[in-house]
Amino acid sequence: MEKLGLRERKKQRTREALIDAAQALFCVHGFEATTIDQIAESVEVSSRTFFRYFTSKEDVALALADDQITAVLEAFAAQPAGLPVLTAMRTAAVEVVRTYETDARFNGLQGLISANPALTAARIERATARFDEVARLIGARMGVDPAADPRPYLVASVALCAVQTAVVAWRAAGDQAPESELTRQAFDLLSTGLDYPAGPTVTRR
Amino acid sequence: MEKLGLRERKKQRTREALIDAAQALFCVHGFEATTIDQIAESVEVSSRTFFRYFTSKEDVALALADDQITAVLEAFAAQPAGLPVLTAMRTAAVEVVRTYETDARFNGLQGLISANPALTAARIERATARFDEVARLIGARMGVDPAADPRPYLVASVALCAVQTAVVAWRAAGDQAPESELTRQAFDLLSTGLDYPAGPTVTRR
DNA sequence: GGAATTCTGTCATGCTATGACAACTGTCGT
DNA sequence: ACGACAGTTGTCATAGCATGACAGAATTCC
Repeated sequence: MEKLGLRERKKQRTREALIDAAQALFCVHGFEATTIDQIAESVEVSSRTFFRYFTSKEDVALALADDQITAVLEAFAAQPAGLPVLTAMRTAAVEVVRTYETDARFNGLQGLISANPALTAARIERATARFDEVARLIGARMGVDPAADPRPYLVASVALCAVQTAVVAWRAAGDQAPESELTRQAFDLLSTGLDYPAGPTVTRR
Repeated sequence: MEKLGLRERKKQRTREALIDAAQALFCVHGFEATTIDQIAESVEVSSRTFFRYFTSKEDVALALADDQITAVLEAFAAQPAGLPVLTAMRTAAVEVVRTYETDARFNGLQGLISANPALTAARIERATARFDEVARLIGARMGVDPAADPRPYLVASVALCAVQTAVVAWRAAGDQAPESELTRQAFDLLSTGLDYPAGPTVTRR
């Protein structure tokens, strides 16, 4: 099983404690106004130790968001082969969002990121860092080489970047539908095409 | 005409000099390795003055990129009404890229941004900050209200993805195809749909 | 030319982030 | 148990980014 030593367990606990403390402080005082010292102090470690667990202040805020991206990619890889890529990606994304959307901590995080340009940028950066990985998965489904054909990359960026933006925009528009539903709608729009109004009649097979 | 006073002209020159010096230093030493002090010193102003012209180190690096975004939006607004939005956006983007792509300074900048995740994220963030503006233009073309309908935002973010993908593909491919051509291709892929392979047959009118 | 406005440099300060080194704590073999 | 070893932490030092305050210099306007 999981025969983690005392040392390893302690590290896990410190890490979790730092994340929790950071999120709590961020929610109360905001991201910018919260200092590393405050986070470290509230867990009773030195601020130097903080940087041994997280490379930056953004890092601790986005720790959970990273897990979510990983979950989506795993779900995507697990989709049956032969499915259209956007359909597979949509199913994966909706699946993951649905498991997270009742989590209070996740929702707080979501608001935090949306409210903070620095965090938004950092999340984009992290998603972008995974594009190669995503493009590989997508390329495999499409049967093309991502290094030679830009389409997998395009699909990846559209899926990761646009949907995120679309959901945020939807939120702002005041729609109260659950996020998983918004995600599904955004993907559907991508699949059916975007060239309004009166794009040329297109038939795909 | 432009009866700019001495003061105003001096400011313009200082600003330009800072941008030029920054770009030169960035290209030689890289973005991270270049300090504000070095930039300020090479223009012979105090580092404090630097921050009176630019809010951050990213800011000076992306000053030209901002102009480019503005140019695309102007070109988009100038497109004949009734054109499909993606077609209009594609034409605007291709137009602007074509005018810039022979500019050495622009190419250096492009490489700089592509090579730096932090800069890439910052540029996306700046583009995102303009989404309200873009959505208004797109919404007008689509005949919908961006405040109520998320589709203009979705189109805006997807268009950004296309440009981004074109840049990446262009950098990755060396100099095989001109960037304006890759931009055109990326937009065409969006128009014809992305759901590979074998998406459901869709007919739009 | 002189008053008012605007810009600049200097000084001071706070926060993020990293390197170096010593002290401490858990791990493992005996 | 004991002690050598590896991994973790705290302290100290340092560099860079970014901002506020204020005095002095430059420009503008009359």
